[in-house]
Amino acid sequence: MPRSFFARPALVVAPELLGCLLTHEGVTVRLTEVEAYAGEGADPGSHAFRGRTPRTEVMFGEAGHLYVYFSYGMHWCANAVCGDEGVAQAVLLRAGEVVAGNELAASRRPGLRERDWARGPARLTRTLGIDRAHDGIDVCAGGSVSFAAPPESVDPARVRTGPRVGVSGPGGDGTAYPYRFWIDGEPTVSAYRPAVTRRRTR
DNA sequence: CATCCGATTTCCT
DNA sequence: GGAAATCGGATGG
Repeated sequence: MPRSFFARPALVVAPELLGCLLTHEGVTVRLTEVEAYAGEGADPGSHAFRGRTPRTEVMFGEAGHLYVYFSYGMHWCANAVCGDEGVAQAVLLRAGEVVAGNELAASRRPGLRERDWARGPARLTRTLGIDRAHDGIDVCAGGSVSFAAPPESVDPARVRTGPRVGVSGPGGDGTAYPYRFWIDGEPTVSAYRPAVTRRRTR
């Protein structure tokens, strides 16, 4: 996808990413679920809400790069940076269906059913082989990670919207920020889980 | 389906 | 110094 595709508000880009193909070195996933994150000061659920930090720096940069962050001590999650430079918008790649490179994908996900290979943001990156090394890379420059338009268009009637998963803080119940988009009826869409703040283990 | 908890970074206090 | 984290796998009902 050209950079102009990403250089628009995340809320516009997110639903259009549904059905798109995401490829990294031999494995391709068809996206079935994404979430938009609006910029600094505008979206309490965004990592960039409180402004620039070393971690969120790439979100403030040029659209069409990947923002990859580490979560819960063992997982990597990937976002596509959107919007104009300086606005820190992004779309979290939450789930998809593996459509190519099944053998390699299977070898990375022993014990999981095929529909679960990329069902969840950390599973998706793990199946594709995306991690810290891909933070900040340009996906519009012929590099190892790229997006392609849907081979067949997604029926707009199948696109659903709802609260984001696992987002806490103000508006964390999701009602104020229904920024999650998915393709209805897809078995690869991750299960909704409200944000939970695990109790201190003392 | 519900609950429990791992293992580590990041950023706030 | 420490809470919270854009989660997932295991286990028990």
